[in-house]
Amino acid sequence: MTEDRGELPPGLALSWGVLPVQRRGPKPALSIEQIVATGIEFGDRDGFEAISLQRIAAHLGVTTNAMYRYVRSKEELIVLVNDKAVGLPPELPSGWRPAAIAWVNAQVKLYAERPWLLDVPIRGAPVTPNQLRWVEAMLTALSETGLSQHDNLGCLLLLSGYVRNYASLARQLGSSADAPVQAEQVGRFLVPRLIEGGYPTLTSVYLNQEYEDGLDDDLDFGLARILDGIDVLIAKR
Amino acid sequence: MTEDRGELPPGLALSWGVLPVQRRGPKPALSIEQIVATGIEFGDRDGFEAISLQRIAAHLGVTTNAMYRYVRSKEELIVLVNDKAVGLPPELPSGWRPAAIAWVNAQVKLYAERPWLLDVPIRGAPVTPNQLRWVEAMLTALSETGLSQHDNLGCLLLLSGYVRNYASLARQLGSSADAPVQAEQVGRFLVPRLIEGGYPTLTSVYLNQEYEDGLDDDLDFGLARILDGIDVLIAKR
DNA sequence: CGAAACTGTTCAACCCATACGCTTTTTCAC
DNA sequence: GTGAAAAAGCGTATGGGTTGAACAGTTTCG
Repeated sequence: MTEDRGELPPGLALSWGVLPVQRRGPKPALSIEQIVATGIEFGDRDGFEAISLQRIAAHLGVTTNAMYRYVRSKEELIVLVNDKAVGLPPELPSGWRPAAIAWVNAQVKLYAERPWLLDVPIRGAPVTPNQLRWVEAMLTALSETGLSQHDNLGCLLLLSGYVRNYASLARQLGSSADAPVQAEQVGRFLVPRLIEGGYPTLTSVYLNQEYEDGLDDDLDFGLARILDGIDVLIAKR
Repeated sequence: MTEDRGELPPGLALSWGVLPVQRRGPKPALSIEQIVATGIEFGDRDGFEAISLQRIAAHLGVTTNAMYRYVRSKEELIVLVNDKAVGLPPELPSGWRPAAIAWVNAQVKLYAERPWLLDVPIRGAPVTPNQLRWVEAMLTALSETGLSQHDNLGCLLLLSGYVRNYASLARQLGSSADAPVQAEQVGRFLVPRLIEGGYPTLTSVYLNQEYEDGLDDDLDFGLARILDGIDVLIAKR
C-alpha cells in the first residue's frame, strides 16, 4: 500500500500527491500545499534566492528543521514550487504550426511573469504533473505531423530549449529598468578587448548594436527557423 | 588607470585579466589562476558541488574568507572557473554546415568530459573570453551564409540552446551506471498516473520506451532540423 | 619614519542539513 | 477498556557552507 518512493528522484512522488501514509503521532501543523504556496509567494516577490527553508518556516511559525518533515531537501521543495508555479498550459489552436507558436508564446509570457523560474536548475527530463501537461499539449499538437514519436520528441526538445534560452536572454537585456545602462557599460568594457583580442565578428556585432533591437523579432525568427526545419522533415517523409 | 569595475557583472573584469592594481601592502599569497585551477580540479574530480570556497581555501592553506580578497563572491568564482573549463573551440571545417556540426559535436564532447559544466547556472549572454571564442568561431562560420548579423545571432542562439539541452538530457539518461535502473523506476511510478491523469500521448511514449534508444540519433536529428531551417531561410533571401 | 593601503584572520549572520530528544497520538496487547 | 509501546511531530544542538564587518599585521610610498 505504501508506495516505495525510496529510489525516486526528489519531488516526483510528492508532486503527484503521493504523501507518505501517516499512521500515528501528532497531526502535522503544516501542509505541503501551504509550504509550496509560500515558496511561490516569496519567489514572486523577491526572486529565486528568497525561496529558503528558513524564511518559509519563519513565515509559517515553525523552526527551519520542521520543514524536513515535509520535504526531503531544498531541492525537493524547489521541484514542487517549480511545478506549481509553471501551472497549466493554455488551450492550443488547431494545426501544429499555430499550436507551436502559441505554446512558445505562452512559455515566454510565463517566464516574463515569473522570471525566477529561469533560475530553477534543470535536473533532467520533466516528470512533474504540470510540466508534463505542457509536454503532452505540444506532443499531441505535433502528432498530426505524421512524424514518428521519436521525431516529435526531438522537435519538442528543440522548442523547449529555444524558449528557455530566449527567455533567459530577454530577461537579461530587456526587463529591468537599469538593464540598458548595464548593457552599455558591459559594451564599453568589452569592445576594446574584442578588438585587441581578435574577435572581429563579435566586434562588429557590438558596434552595430545588434543585440539591442527588437527581441520580439528574435523570438519569431528562431521559431520560424525551427518550424521551417520541421516542415522540411515532414515534406521529406 | 584603474578600471571602474563597480557596475560590471561578476567575473567579467577578472576573466579578462583586469585585476585591481595593487600598490602597497603585502604580496598576495595566492593567485586567481591558482584558485580557478583548484576549482576546476575539484569540479572534475567530485562534481559541481565540490567547488566550494571553503574547500579551495583549505587546499591552498588559507582561511575561507581570504578568498574574498580575490573574488567578490562565489558567483564570480564560478564564472571564472566556467570560462577556464570551457577552454578554446576547435578549428572548424569550412562550409557553414560542416562547421556547425563540428561546433555542436565539440560542445557535446566538452559536456561529456566535464558534466558539471551543465550545473553552472546561466546568468545571461556570454561575456567571458573563452565563451566568446566559441561564439566568435560559430559566428564567423555563419557569416558565409549571407544572412544578416541579426539572423546569424538568432541561429547561434538556436544552436547553443539546443546543445545544452541535449547534453543535459544525455547526461541524465546515459552516463551513470544506475541511470537505466532509475529511469525504469520512474517509468513504473509514472505510467499508471499518466494513464489515469489524461496524458494519452505521453503514455504511449513511455510504453513504447521511446526515451531509451539512440541518443546519438537525437542529436543529429535536432541539429538537422535547425540546419534545414536555416537553409530554408538562406534560400528565401 | 610615518601613514596609507593591502594582506589575512577572527567574529558574526544566514542558509541547508543531520542527529538526538521530548511530546503527542495511535495502535495493540492484556 | 486501559496502559504501554511504536511512530510521527516539533524543537534544540551541531556542523558545513557562503558572506560580510571589524581587526591586526605588513609592505611600500612620500
